[in-house]
Amino acid sequence: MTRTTEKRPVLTNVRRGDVQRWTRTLIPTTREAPADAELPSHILLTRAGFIRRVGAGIYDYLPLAWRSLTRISQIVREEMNAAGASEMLMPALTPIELLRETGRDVEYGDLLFTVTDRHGRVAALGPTHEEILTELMRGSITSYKQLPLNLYQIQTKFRDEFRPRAGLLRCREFIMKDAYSFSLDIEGPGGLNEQYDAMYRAYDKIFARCGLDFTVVEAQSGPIGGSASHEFMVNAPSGEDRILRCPESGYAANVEKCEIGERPWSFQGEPAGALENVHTPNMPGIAAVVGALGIMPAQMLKTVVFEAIGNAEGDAPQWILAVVRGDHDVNEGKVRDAAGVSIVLADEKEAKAAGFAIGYVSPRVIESMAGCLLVVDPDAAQGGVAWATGADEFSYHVKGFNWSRDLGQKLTDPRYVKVADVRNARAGDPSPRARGARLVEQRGIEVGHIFKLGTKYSEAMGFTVLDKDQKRRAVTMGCYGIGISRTLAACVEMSHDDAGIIWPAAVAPYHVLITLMKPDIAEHAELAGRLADELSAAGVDVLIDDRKERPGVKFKDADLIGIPIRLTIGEKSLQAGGVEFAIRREGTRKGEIVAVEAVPQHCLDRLT
RNA sequence: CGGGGUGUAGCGCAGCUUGGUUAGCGCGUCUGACUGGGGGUCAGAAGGUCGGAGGUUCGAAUCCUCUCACCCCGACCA
Repeated sequence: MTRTTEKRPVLTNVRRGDVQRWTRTLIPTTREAPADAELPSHILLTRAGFIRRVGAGIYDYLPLAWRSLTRISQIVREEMNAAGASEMLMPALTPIELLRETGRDVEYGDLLFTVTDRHGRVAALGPTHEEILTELMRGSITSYKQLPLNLYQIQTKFRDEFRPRAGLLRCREFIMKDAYSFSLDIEGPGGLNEQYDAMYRAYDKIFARCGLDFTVVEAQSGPIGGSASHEFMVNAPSGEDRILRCPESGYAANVEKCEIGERPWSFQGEPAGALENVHTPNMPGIAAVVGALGIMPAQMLKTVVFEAIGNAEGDAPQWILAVVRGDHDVNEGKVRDAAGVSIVLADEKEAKAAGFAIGYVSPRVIESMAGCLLVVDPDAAQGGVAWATGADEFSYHVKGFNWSRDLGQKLTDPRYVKVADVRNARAGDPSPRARGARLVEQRGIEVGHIFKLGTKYSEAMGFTVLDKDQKRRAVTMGCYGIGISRTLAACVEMSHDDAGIIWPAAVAPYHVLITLMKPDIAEHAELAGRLADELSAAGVDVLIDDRKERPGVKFKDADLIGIPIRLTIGEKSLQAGGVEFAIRREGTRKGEIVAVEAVPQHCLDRLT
C-alpha cells in the first residue's frame, strides 16, 4: 500500500496558520475568579482559562497560555539569533558542587530548591545557569580566537520564593530566557560592551514587538561599575518595582540605583530656639513622635545605625550612622558608597549593647561614642532648621536641634562627618542629568535584566583562555535574562479592560476568533471553515467558537479571552450581507458588516 | 522568618460562637422543554471521607491537641 503525503516546501516564508475549534480544545472560562487573585493579570488569565494554580507559585499553562508563551519565545528567539546568539538547552538539575565553586549555594540560600537522589547526592533545581554554562565553556574553549560567544536557552527556572504572589508575576517555577556572553576584553570589537549593547538593542526590539509599553532603567551596577546593568520595565501601575524618570534628559533608574541631582546644603544657621528634651515613651518611630510633638516628618532627623563589616582595622569607623530627613528613606547602597566600606544594618541587640539608644539615636551620639562616621543627606544637612530628633536616651526626643551649635568640632572634620546622597530618590527630587528638571515616579514590572558580570564566574571556576601574548586570562562574561511567563502576565497588566484581556496581536494565542451564532446550521459552519482555511493559508491563526452556547455566553467569553479580531457569523450578519467584523481593542460591542469575499484581506489589513 | 487569616461539591460561599434529623445556597455540570445577537426561563438529576490524624462525647463540620496546605501584610528578592 502506498501512502501519499502532502508535500510542503522545506523553505517557506509564509507559515501556515493553525485552525482550532473551541469544542476540541480546553478553554475553561469562569465567571468568578479565585478569591486570592487580586491583580488583573492573575484574575483575567485564570478566568479566561489560560492558567490554573496547582500550588503556591506553581501554575499550569493551558493551551491558550502556551500558545502565547510560544509566541513570546519565538520573538525572543528571532531577535536573539539576529543578534548573533545561539540557542541551546541546559539541564534543570545542577549538581550542588558546581554552585559551591562560586559560593552561590550559600549566596542563594533558601531561594534554592534542592533535591537529593537515591545515592544521597544533592542537586539544585536551576535558578539560573552561570555555573553549568561556564563549566561547559571551560572544557570547550581554550583560545581567544573562539570568542566572542553568546549562548542562551529558554527554560523553566526554579526559585523557592519566600512569598510567591501575584499569579504569574512572582512564581516559584517560571519560564525564563537566560543568555550568557563570553568575551576576552571589555572594550573593542567582540568585547563585553559590544555584546552588552547588542543585547540592549535586541531587548528593545523584543519588547516593542510584544506590543509592550516599557521603560529601560539603570539598575544597581555590577562589579565593573558605571551603568553596567539595565532593567526593562513594563509600565504598569500594579508593578512591584518603583522607578524614577527625568522627563527632560530621559534618565531613568530604579529606586535602589537612582541618583539625585545637586541639592544645596549648609550646617551654618542661627539656632531658632533652645534645645529642649521631650518625654516620648514607646515612640521609636517617626510617625508616633510626629503625632506627639505636633510637627511634620520633614522637620525630623532620622539616624539609622549600620555596622561596618570586613577589615575594620586601625581607626576605621565601626559604626556608620546615616542621617536623613524624617520623611525620607535611607538607601543602604548609597550609604555604603559614601562610607567606602561594606556595611550591614546594625543588629538591634548589638547596637544597644554598644550604647546606642536604638529608636532614639541622634547625630549628637558621635560626641559621646567613638568609632562613628556620620553620613548626612544634603536635605538633612540644613543649619537653618530647628530639627526634632532623638535624645540618645530611651523614651526622650529633643526639639530645636541646630547642627553647628549642638555638634562640636567633629562637624567640620571629614573623618567624622560626610555629606552625601544617602537616601532613596522620590518624585519631585532634582534630576541628576538635567538642571532644573524634577524626577517623576512610576511603577513597573521587571521583564528583562541585562548586566555585565565581568570575571566573577570565570575566575571562580577557572575558565581562562590564552590571548595573543600567550597570557592566560579569565574570560569576561555578561548575563541577560527575560522572564517569558512574566512577560505574558505583563501584557495583560498593561492591556485589558473590565470585560477581559486585550492581546497585542503579536502575542495573542489566536489572531482571529470566528464566533458561530448557530453552529448547527451547516452553511454557517462551512463558511467558518472556509474563512478559517483562507486565513490559515495567509499565516493567520484561527479559533472557531463552535460551542452550542447562548450568544451572551459566547460574546462574554470572546471579550474575556481577548483575541484581536472577532468574526461573527449568524443569520443577522448574513442577511446584512456578510460577517460581522469587530476589533477587541476598540471595545466589546458590535462590529461592522464585511462582505464574505473581503473578510480575509480585511483581517490581514487590520492585523499589521 | 515575624504578624494576621482560611481550609465545607469543579468555582464562590453559608453553617461552627451555643455539638443533636438526610450538611445547605449561588454559579457551573447532566437530562428534557421553551428560548435564540450580550452569561435566558422552567422542571428534574448527579456531585461531599466538611484538609488530615488523634482526642472529648451517647453523638463532632461545630469543642480540644497535633499536623498539612493555602492566602494576606511585613521583612527579603538576578
